[in-house]
This record gives sequence, structure tokens and C-alpha cells, in this order.
Amino acid sequence: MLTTERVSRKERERQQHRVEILDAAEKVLAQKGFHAATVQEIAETAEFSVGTLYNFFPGKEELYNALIDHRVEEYFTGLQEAIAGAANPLEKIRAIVRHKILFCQLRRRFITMFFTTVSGGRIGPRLQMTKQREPRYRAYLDYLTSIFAEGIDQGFFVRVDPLALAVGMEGLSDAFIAQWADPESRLPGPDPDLVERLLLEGITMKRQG
Amino acid sequence: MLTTERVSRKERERQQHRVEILDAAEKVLAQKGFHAATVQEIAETAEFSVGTLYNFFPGKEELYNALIDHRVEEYFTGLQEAIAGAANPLEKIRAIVRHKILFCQLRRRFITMFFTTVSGGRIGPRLQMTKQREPRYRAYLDYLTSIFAEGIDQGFFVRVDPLALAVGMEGLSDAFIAQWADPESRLPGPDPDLVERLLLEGITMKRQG
Amino acid sequence: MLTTERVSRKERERQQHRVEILDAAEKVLAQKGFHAATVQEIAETAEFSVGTLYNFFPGKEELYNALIDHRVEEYFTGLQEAIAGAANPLEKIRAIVRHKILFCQLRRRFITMFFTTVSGGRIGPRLQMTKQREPRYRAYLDYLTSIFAEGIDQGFFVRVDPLALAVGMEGLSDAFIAQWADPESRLPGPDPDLVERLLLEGITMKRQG
Amino acid sequence: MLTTERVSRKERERQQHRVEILDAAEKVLAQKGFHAATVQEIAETAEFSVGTLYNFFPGKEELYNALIDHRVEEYFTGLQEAIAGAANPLEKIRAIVRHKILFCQLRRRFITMFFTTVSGGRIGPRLQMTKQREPRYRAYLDYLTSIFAEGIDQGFFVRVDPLALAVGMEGLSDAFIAQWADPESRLPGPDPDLVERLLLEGITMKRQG
DNA sequence: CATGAATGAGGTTTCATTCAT
DNA sequence: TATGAATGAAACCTCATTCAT
Repeated sequence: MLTTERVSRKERERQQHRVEILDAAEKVLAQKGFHAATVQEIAETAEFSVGTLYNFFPGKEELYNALIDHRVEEYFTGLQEAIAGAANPLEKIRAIVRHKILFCQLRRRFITMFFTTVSGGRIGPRLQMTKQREPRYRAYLDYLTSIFAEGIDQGFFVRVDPLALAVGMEGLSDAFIAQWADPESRLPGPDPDLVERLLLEGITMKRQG
Repeated sequence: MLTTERVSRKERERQQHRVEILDAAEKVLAQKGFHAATVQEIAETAEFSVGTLYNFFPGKEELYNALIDHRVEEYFTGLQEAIAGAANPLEKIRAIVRHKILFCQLRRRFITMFFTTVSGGRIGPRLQMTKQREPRYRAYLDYLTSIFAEGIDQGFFVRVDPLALAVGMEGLSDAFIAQWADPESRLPGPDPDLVERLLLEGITMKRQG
Repeated sequence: MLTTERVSRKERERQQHRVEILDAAEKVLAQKGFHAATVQEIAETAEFSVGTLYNFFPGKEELYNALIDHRVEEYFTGLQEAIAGAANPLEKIRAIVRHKILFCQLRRRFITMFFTTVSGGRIGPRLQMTKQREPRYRAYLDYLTSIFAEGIDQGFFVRVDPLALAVGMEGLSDAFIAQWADPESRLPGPDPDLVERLLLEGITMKRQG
Repeated sequence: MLTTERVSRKERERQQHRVEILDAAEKVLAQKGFHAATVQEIAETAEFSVGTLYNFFPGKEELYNALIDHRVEEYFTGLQEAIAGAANPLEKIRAIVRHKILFCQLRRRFITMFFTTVSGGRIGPRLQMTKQREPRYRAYLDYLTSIFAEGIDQGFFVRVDPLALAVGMEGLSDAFIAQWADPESRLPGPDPDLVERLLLEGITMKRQG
């Protein structure tokens, strides 16, 4: 009993420390980018020694990857819940956009970090270290595409290559998220309705009387 | 006379060398990103010694900035010509989109380099070195916004915050450019018409009679 | 009574643990050498925590020294027994060679460890930590020398500086032991008779006709 | 002409610097062994910066290997010359022993370094980095063996496995060299005649009477 | 101007040792 | 006593920059 509790507490503490290191990494990497951020500074921010960081992660790159995975997991977990109640393709897309915007508001620093380090989202010759997450993004884009394909059949969206719709939706929402993330932005603030209006009213076929 | 010619030839050669160095830098930076690219490698690619690079540019960062400026100049020079013949806001926007896509096709490596090094275009706390180009981008966005504002008044576009339209247009076109720049992209290829259809038919008010 | 027994058992267990740690150290040090072997790995091999190792030995170097001493003790204890029954200097040398070869067969891993860590046996500027065992080796060499000196007087060996004979005998046996320890050796196997023949018949004066 | 001279001088200087670095490495490695010697200290000893060392050698291990190769080359080059004039197997062996002793006197520090770092010459699980030189040593041992085989046929040496004679000869000479290399040695000094007498008179069959 | 060897600050990583539990 | 997370000094190595030729 006592033993169980003690082990459990140690394990909990260790997980807590791991999260603290990931948070510190997120903070520093967002400010400096991958190469300019030093392990030393991440350690100081996490209030641990460098050695301790290396007890948790085998290297700087692995720490970075762990951080991305941590948030990506969080993102997709939330996404599934968000879509759960959607009745049709249109509502699914609405839920996805809303979830994306909310996540980016909640994890604004992570988004900054991601764009600061991953170099342009998914553009061009990606850093070697992002390669491993490519399949997941592909799968996500395929999923979006399938929703749009279904939605086109059901008359919800314009009859355009559904992959193009998926890409367009991602680009549109990314652009607004980026604007809102910009501290000097002159756009009012994260507004799912605005993206929806541009995205859905625009891309959606108008079935006007 | 002789002196003048000699100086002139020397000067021409010097400019030629400068461009060769910038091209080499573009190539290496596109592949490696800013921090991972070494001055040594840029020099080797340019077939000059490191010392010579330092005769042209005071440092690595200045070389990088010179490269960006070089292409930005090229971009905006072409943009002015492209817009010159546009009769109304809608045609202006069309010309801008077309020009953007054509430039990104022509200077694909630069785009890759830009996204690889500048980390996310204009997102979040930019690298110190991109700060200085921020005003120009603001001015560009303001210009786009003014075109949309004018276009809204003239009934060409949906009545939405014109800045949002500008941002949306940038995001949409960026997303497609990114897709096309991706060597594994499953989208057919840079297609101004596709972007136009999504962008202009979508964002544009449908005047269905 | 109970107390005595309990302490005694505890003490026995403690000695057992000490030996287990020394065995683990021998194994790891033989594979890695002194610097490349980590305390962590020795601890894991011994199935103890690093902390426990530090309860037994004040540091890595002391652990290493304890290991050497452990085996050296074993060696010399056996040596005394081996020489006990020798009737004359020639038989003493024979017994010494036999004992050396047998010990190196039995403690092959230790020999490997010794050569791997001690860097050249007793050659040149030894590692600081071996300095302390120097006197013992000197004494051993002196002992060998005295046997040869006696043997020379009694007409068993060639009339050469007896220290040279001692050194030569050590070198000859070391060379064969090294060969036999080599997993790819093309020599048949540890063969005391072969060394004896070369060593004793060779070095020994031939009393022919 | 001028150009030729200039390039030539630069190249000569570079080679000179390379040798200076190798000499410094030999000095430091002999004192500290491979792991304990720091690149920093080697650089200081060579009166260069660390960076310069890394311009000459890709890493610490490569520097070490280059050093070994440098001396091994020197050794075998000299050996060939030494054997050149030998009339029969016995004289060949004599020449080899003499050359070995002379080389070890001349390159005493290298010998120390070799034994300090290579851990026991050719014993047990060698350091990874010595593996690559194993074939050369095998070839050398084979060469020695063939000389002994020939010498046995011609009645110069005792009829014993010639490989064993080769191994024995190496061990015997190594032991004396080690003794002489030891600054506290009580043996008079490098004396080819002593080794010869033990080695050749001993191993050689006595054709007496 | 062009060259490239030399520099050395600063980065990542390792690992012997400590100490609270 | 046993544990193992935390420590941080010190190692190897990189690379922007300088400067004598």
C-alpha cells in the first residue's frame, strides 16, 4: 500500500517534470527557433539542469519531436470529440474549423513554435525531423478530402477537386490564424464565424432561391 | 576612356559575381535552412572562397538579407507591371494572383528558401532579420486591402472586412503554392484558374441573375 | 545470539554483494576499458543501483582498484601454493609458468580486462591508478630474479643477468597468453609445455655431452 | 614560376603543421592515454587552436589513427631496408630484432603512446580503432613465421611450430623494450645483443661439438 | 581582390557523483 | 541500506569570421 503510493507519486512527479520540460522547450523554441534555441536555455527555463533534460530525452531533436507529438496528440484527440456530433459533411467541416481555431487560441505558443521551427508548415524540403509526421498530415488531408468529396455528392460544396477544397480550407484558416497570432494584427480577433463565412459561404455552393 | 571602360568592365564582373553568390546562397539555404547552411558550403557552391564572400557581404546574415531584398525587388517590380493594365479592382486582384503564381513558379527555389528559413512566412515572432521587411509586407497588405475596399464599394466582392479578404486571399494562394511546391504533391500543378475559381468565385459575391 | 547471527548473515550478504559488483565490473571493464565503461552500466550488470555501488566503493577508480587487488590476491595466493613443492630453481620456474598459464585460463576475462584497462600491462607511464601496485610487481620481479640467480649458480640457467632472464620469461609467457587470449589466434591453445620448451629449454643452458 | 613556388611553400607548410600536430598528439597521448587526453591539450601542445586540429583531422579518433599509421609506415619502411642485406633466415631475424630495438629507441615516446592507448598491444578485444590495423600485424606475423619456417628447414632454429617461434620472439623483444622504456628500469639499456643472445642462442638449435 | 588556414566562442552531449526518499 | 533523479563540469566538435599572403 505504502509502496504502491510511493512509486505512484514518483512516477507522477516524473511525468510532471517531463511536461514542465516540454513546456519550457515550447517557450524557448517559439522564441528562437530550433537551431538558435540552446538546450542550456531550455533547461534554465524549465528550472532543471541540462543533465536532467538528457535523462528525459536522448537529444535536442528528440525533445523537439516529443513536444510536437505531445501537442499533435492533443490536437487529434480533441478533433475526434469535436466531430463526433456532426450530422453531415458541412457540419463536420464547421466543427473542424472551429476546433482548429480554438486549439490555436489555446495553444498559441505552440503554433508559433511550430511555424518558427518547422519552416513554413508543410512547404518544400522539410527538415528531416518533420518527415516522420508527414504521414499523419497526409492522412488528415485525405480525411478532409473525403469529407469534401462526400459533401460535394450531397450538394453541400462546389464541384471542385475535393483535395483542392481541403487544401484551400487549410490555407484560408492558416492565414487567419497567423494573422490573429500576430501581436500587431489589425484584425479584431479569432472569429470562427468570419472564417466560416469566407470559407463555407464562399466555397459552399450557393443554393439561392 | 580606357580607364572608364576598365572600371566599367570590372564593375560589371563584380555585379555578376555578386549575383552568382546570391544564387548559390539561395540554393544552399533552400536545402539547409539558415542555421544549418554554412558559409563554407555557400562559397563552394558559388565557386568562390569564403574570403571572397566576405568581400561582398559583411556577414552571413547580411548575405541572407541581400538575397531576400534581391528577390523582393524583383517581385514588386513585376507586380507593378502586371497590375498596370487592370481596368477594375477585380481585374487587379486577378492580375495579382496570376503574378504571384507565376513568380512562385519561376522562383520556386527562392520560395522554398524563404519558407525554409523565414519560418512560417510572417507568423509569430519572426527572426530578427525579417523584422526589417515587415513594413513592406504591411504596405502590400494595405494595398490589397484598399483594392478590396474599392471592389466592395463597386459591388465586386462580398461585404466583409476588406483586410480579411486580403488575408484570406493570401492564405488561399499560399496554401496552393505550398502544395504545388511540395515534390510529392498530388495536386496537378500551379493552376491560376483553380485558385481564381476558389478565390474569386468563392469570395466574390455571386451575382446570379 | 540472535543479534550475532543476524549481523553475521548481513555481513555475509554484504560480502556476496561486493563480489557480485566486482564480477560485473570485470565484465564491463573487459568489454569497454576504464574510461568507456560507465558506472551506470556496471550497476545494471550487477543488478544494483548506482547508489548502492557508491555504498560499497567510494568511486569508480576505487572500484577498479579493488577489482585488481581482488584478483592479484587470488593470483599470489595460488602462486605460493604452486611453488610450495618445488625442489629446485628450475622446478620453481616451471611451477610459476604453469600457474600463470592456468590462472590466465581460469580468469581469462580478468586478463582481458587488465590488458584493456591497464594499458600495456606494466609498460611505460602507467595510469596513475596502477602506480600503487607497482611495488608488488617489483617485488615479484625481484623474487623471480632471485630464483634465476640461484639457478644460474646451480648451473640450471645460462649465465645472463638474472633480471634479464626474469624479464624475458615474463615477456615470453605474456606473448603466448596474449596469443591464446586472442579469439582469432592460430595457435592451438594454452599449452604450458610449449612455453616451457621455448622458455626453459631455450633459456636453460644445454648441458650437452 | 612564382605561383608554383608559392603553392609549393604553402603545401610544405601545411605538411609541416600536420606533423607538428601528430607530434603533439603523440606526446599527450603517451602521457594520458586516448580517453584522458583532451583535444584541447593536444592543440595547446601543438600551439594551434582546436579548430585547426579539426581542419587537419575530422575527429579525435582519426587523429589517433593517422598518428599510428604515420609511425607504422615509418617502421615498415625502415624494416624493408634493414632486411635487404640479410643473407639467410638467421640474419634476417637478427636484422628484424635490431631494427625493432633501434626503432623503439628512436620512437620511444610513440611506443609508450602505443602501449598506453592500444591497451596491451594485441590482446583481447581490441579497441575498435585498432581493428583496422590487425591485417597488417597478421601479415607481419606471417612473414616472421615464414622466415622461421625456412630457418628451421635450413637447420638454424629449433624444430617448433614456427608461428610459436614468431610469437615468442615478439614477446621476448616486447618485454625487453618495455623494460627499457620504463624510466625506472633497472636493466642497463637497450641492448640488441642481450635479446639476441636470449632469443637466438636460446631458440636457435645449438650445434655443438 | 581572391584565397583558405587559423581562430575560439559556443553548442550538444556524457557521466561520475550526490542526496532526498 | 537501497534507490535513481538530479546535478554540472568538462568533453568533443562546429563554423562565422579574420587576415597574411
